[in-house]
Amino acid sequence: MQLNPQMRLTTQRQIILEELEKVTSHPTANEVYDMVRKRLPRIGLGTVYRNLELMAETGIILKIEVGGTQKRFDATTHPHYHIRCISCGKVEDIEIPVMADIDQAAAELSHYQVLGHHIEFSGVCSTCNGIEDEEVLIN
Amino acid sequence: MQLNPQMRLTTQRQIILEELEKVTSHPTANEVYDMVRKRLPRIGLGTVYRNLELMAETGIILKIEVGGTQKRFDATTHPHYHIRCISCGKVEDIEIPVMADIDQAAAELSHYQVLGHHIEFSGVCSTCNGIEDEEVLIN
DNA sequence: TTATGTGCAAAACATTTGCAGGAGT
DNA sequence: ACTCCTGCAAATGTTTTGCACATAA
Repeated sequence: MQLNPQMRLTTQRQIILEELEKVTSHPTANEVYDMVRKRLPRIGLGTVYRNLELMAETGIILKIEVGGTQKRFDATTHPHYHIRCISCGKVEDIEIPVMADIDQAAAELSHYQVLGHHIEFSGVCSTCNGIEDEEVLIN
Repeated sequence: MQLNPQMRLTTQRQIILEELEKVTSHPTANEVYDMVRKRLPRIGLGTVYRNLELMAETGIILKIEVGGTQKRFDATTHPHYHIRCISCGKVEDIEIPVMADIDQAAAELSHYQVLGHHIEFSGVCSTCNGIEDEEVLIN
């Protein structure tokens, strides 16, 4: 965990990051809290929030602000897009190639200094979709 | 306001929609509440939330779930993308042509029934940026 | 040793909901 | 009349924060 010089490497931070790296889902702060609490039962929810926020600022992890009420976090920091199931709320990565060039187009069309973009697809996942998509075993 | 047969046309709904159509910003529920309250001082915040949600479901308005803590609403329903200032939080439309074809690509790359997508650019607006972008008058 | 971090609990926001009375159709 | 809708207030859910104590460097 590569941090600012004055940023300390605490047990809490190590474990939060380790747990986040274990999963490919995009857990909410509360889900991270539950994961971490199995190893550090006395950790506070505030600590989890503080550290997720801090790591996101430092760029160690990604903070994903997509549809739904809660923010989600991702240990995969290389640029990629997401797809969200409008039925169950699950968020997954999607392997569409990242369009680096549209940032420049956006800069030309706006008065902004453009820093980046994010694409979120929405749809219904195969689990929520039920039968159709795959050969689900019902009967 | 074209609604379900059993959905009533109330003063509250008319005024909420009128106020939303007046602005090109993308107000939060609370900002809509403030706008509407000037004309209907006794309206409840719950009513504003209920009706914005309802209109978004019906497709009369757009619910925008982008970065930041609050949801935003938009009376412009034709598909378009947004750009958000990471400094002041303002959200504006951006005139990048909508890429209809990437939904199909996403469908092929995932196990989802893809319904659509949204792109959010992030950057720094000219106001927050200060000097550089435009000839701002300082001195 | 000392600035930074933590646990805990309270506070601050954002949104939803129950209910009794009000209003469209 | 008969639903649906509203205002109000309380409840719920998410995130932030103050503070005394703990701990990494």
